[in-house]
Amino acid sequence: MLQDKGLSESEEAFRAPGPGLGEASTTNSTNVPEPTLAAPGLSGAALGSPPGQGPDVAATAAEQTIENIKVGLHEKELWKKFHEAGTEMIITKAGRRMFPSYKVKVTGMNPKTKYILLIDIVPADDHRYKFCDNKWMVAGKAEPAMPGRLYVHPDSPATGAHWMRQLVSFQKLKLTNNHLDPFGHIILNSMHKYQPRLHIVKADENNAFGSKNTAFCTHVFPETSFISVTSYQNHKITQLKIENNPFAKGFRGSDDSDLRVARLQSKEYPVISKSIMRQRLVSSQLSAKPDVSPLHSAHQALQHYQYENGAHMQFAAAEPQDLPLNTFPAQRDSSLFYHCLKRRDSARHLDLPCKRSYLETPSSVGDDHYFRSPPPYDQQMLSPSYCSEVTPREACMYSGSGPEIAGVSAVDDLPPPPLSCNMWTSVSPYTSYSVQTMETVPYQPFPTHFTTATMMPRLPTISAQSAQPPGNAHFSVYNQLSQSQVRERGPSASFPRERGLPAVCERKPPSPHLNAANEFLYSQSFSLTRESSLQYHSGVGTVENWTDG
DNA sequence: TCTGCTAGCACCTTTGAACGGG
DNA sequence: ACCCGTTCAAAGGTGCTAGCAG
Repeated sequence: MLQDKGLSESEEAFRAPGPGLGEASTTNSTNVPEPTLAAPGLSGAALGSPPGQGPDVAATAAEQTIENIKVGLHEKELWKKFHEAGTEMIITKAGRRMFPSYKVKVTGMNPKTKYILLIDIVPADDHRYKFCDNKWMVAGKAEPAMPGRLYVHPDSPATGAHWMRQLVSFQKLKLTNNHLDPFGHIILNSMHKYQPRLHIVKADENNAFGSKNTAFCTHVFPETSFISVTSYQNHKITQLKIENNPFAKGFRGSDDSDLRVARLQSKEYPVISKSIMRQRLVSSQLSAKPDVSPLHSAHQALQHYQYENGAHMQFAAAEPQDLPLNTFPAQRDSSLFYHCLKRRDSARHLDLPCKRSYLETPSSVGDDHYFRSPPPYDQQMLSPSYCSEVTPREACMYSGSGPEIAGVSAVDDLPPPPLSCNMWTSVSPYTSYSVQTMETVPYQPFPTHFTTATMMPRLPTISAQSAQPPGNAHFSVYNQLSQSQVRERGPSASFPRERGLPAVCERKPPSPHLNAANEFLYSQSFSLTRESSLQYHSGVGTVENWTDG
């Protein structure tokens, strides 16, 4: 399971943590009772609770671990550098890795309990951006969110000891702008701002996914937010990428002599390239002009909230004031946004009140139910080293597809959404919409053979009522394929419904844990969809409906 | 004309198989 | 036969650039 090379490297980095290596946050839900997971639309039965298993029994085990889990972002300083410049991530049709890559150090897990770690990337706001006058500015309203996809760490499920033993790297996560991406990459819109989120899901045998006691927590590092682009806009970002990404080493230095000189000077590389010089020339000309243009870059003011009784909430709240994207990070603490939930009785969250819109005034900060307590940077893990991924396993993707794709397929006779196995709804935390009560969604576990594409209701683009009947929704899991694998298998692998079940989906039957995870994620597709709206703009209401058993 | 996107490119790192020595 | 270290080629990641499309 572990790759020796990467393992040794990562272990080296963490066996003797340096002074900058700290826990992410001290203000998470530790020492507080876990709130019940808001999973509107899902009854306990729908969640697959084993009959006869009382929630309190398993809840005890869950509380031993989930609430104590702490996550530290690796290379936080590097992330901070990018964030202060306004992080951009290239997205391509074929998929592009993130850099800096998302790596975390996890502590506080139960060593024997199994967990699934996964990432999703949600819109940070509802704006489209443009890079103008050397700054990111709002250019209009966001395009409809892409089909939501999850990147499940290839080691999942694994024991807490495994996760805590080393860095958990999501280095192989790829971003694409291809709406019909067959590789399982996370689909994003260009020129939009996104926020990655880490979810830790308990996968213990005795507390299977789908049960009412399924526990999970969500970690959001605001410095990992970024704007997706098809080509870099900000030369500072280009420079940072070239400086820090080993794969971009070829762009360090203007020529061989520079490189040689730099090496002779014991520098690993010269930091200024020809392109950088060229860009700097342009930007200097731009910056020479007084910056009088109004900056309408609405940014996501992620704020840390904690439920007054100890239960926590984390969500984003928009602050619509004009701030340039590349300045807001420095104004905010790099807090770990911690969100730890445990589903016990999701049915009671069906009528969660939506108190406050995400886009409303930041006065929500002052809500009596919450307080801000962002931890300082130095409490969080910092590590300048660049570590390779420690696990060789291929990634699993939980993907989602919007109904518009189905519509296209039906109308235009185009192939159905390729490999949209395991659809789950796009998470659009920014959108302000009222929480519509979705009827209880019967869970349909996917069979051991993989199912074909699934049309999940896509919110908030469509309303819950307009969503397809939940009975049509079922999940499947497929493992992320290399492009060569897909190429080898030909287009048939990409379009399962019309041309048969894709080989990719048959490639690796899901383990019971993944089945369980699938159940869980299916439920999460609803809970996240709506919960996201709750968390991100009306989290207050969610908490009020939580109970502690 | 402008902006965003794509394909191809050169350059580089990573990876894993092959090989040889102890 | 096994282990370990080295070598090397293939695969893959990177930003750059020209050209295309709307």
